[in-house]
Amino acid sequence: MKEGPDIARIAALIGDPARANMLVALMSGKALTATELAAEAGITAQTASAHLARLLESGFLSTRKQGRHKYFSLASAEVAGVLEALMGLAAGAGHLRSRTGPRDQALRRARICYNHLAGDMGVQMFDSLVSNQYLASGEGQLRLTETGRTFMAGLGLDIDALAAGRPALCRECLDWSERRSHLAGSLGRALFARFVELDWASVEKATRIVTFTPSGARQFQAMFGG
Amino acid sequence: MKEGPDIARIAALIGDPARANMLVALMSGKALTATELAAEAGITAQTASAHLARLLESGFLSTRKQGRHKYFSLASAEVAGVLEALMGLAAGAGHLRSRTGPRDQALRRARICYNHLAGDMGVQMFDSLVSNQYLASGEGQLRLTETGRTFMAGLGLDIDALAAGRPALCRECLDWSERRSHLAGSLGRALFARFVELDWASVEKATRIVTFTPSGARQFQAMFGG
DNA sequence: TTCATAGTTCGATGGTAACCGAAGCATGGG
DNA sequence: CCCATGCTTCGGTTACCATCGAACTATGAA
Repeated sequence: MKEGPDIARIAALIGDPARANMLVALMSGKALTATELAAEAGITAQTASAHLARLLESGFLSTRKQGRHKYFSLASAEVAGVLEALMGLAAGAGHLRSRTGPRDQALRRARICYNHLAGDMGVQMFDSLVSNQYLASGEGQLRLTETGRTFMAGLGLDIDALAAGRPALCRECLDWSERRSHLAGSLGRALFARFVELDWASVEKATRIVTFTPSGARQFQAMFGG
Repeated sequence: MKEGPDIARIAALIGDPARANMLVALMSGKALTATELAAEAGITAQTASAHLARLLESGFLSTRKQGRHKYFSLASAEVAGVLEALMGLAAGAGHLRSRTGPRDQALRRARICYNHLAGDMGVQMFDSLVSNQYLASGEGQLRLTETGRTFMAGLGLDIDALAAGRPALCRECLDWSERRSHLAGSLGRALFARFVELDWASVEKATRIVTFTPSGARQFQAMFGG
């Protein structure tokens, strides 16, 4: 018999180990890219792509495209609720899977994302810029305000030169460890480049981890802290 | 990749159309036999047996053996909750499956089960016998009390002759439409035979439906009603 | 432009599990 | 005892679907 209640379709979707791994990984609330999810599930990118397409079509996931990345996250609290309920059942009659815990503390704190600052400190900087009204987000678009322009000039950045380039000046970028936005775009890149230039921070090659010097961290906190 | 979170095992179990049909059928709270569940899922008895074994082993179902029947029901409210949650999701993005509705009103009201009375009226009679203390259930065993013996004698039944037979005198039998007990055993058979003898009721051949005559229904209500 | 990376599409392959026929137990009724 | 019925076990077949290699598109960086 082929036909069955819709519940079967839904459950079968969760029932595949690869897809289940992806969904569990997304339970943290973070948005993950297709490649990350593929790694999480231990499958190749092609296979992951097929799975993700099915999960999307069935309304389990929502996406947000960002540059060449495609961020996936759970579509609704209801989906998360079902997964939670299933985990409850699984816990009842079997060993619970931990799968929590930070993978790498340093990575979460500060890292390079393409070419701009991400992680804890990236988010902090972004929030600070917004709350000081240096950045304004209107109609989904991020914009540098007049006072923001002055602030950036004070840091030694030539905004006019930056704005001339093709890529957007300001862009929000979703942070996988914080699941919140940080600043991308040519401005984000220029800002981080300036930090390196000022010797506030340096990036460990091949690890994406950003290390701040003591004095650099101090000045960063003074500028973007609390 | 073979390994996956336990959630995958659980979900895959629900994800098979045949099993999902069985589980949905059990969502009504009724206990169903293996054969009934096979029919519900549209598969043969052998296949159903395999499915039910897996559901049992995983703690989804509980069973109750009764004569040559094996009644299955959902093991816990938690299982029902998960199914409910899944149905909620399915309803969100698809057409809801009705699958409710009484199959046959007359069958639910009164029918023959082996050779005794079942359905609404069977349950009603059983409850009445118990609340009048004609029947007493001690340590899972059903017993006819002294006053019960007198009552049955008044109806023209020879209890001693019945008790001599091999099958138990009194037995509870689970009712599929009501999911509650009614009276089986040789006493149950004799009682129903007496009803027929008194011309209170007759059984429609090949349908198992029991039809009460107007006066029969009246006297039945007087004896076991309220 | 050229190169690298993220993601997708296509086609072929393989392993798993649902399924049924046949036969084997167990129970109930005569 | 025998027969009928409910359920289970076993073996073989089939169909689906997850998986990957290879090739393609799109975006970003130099």
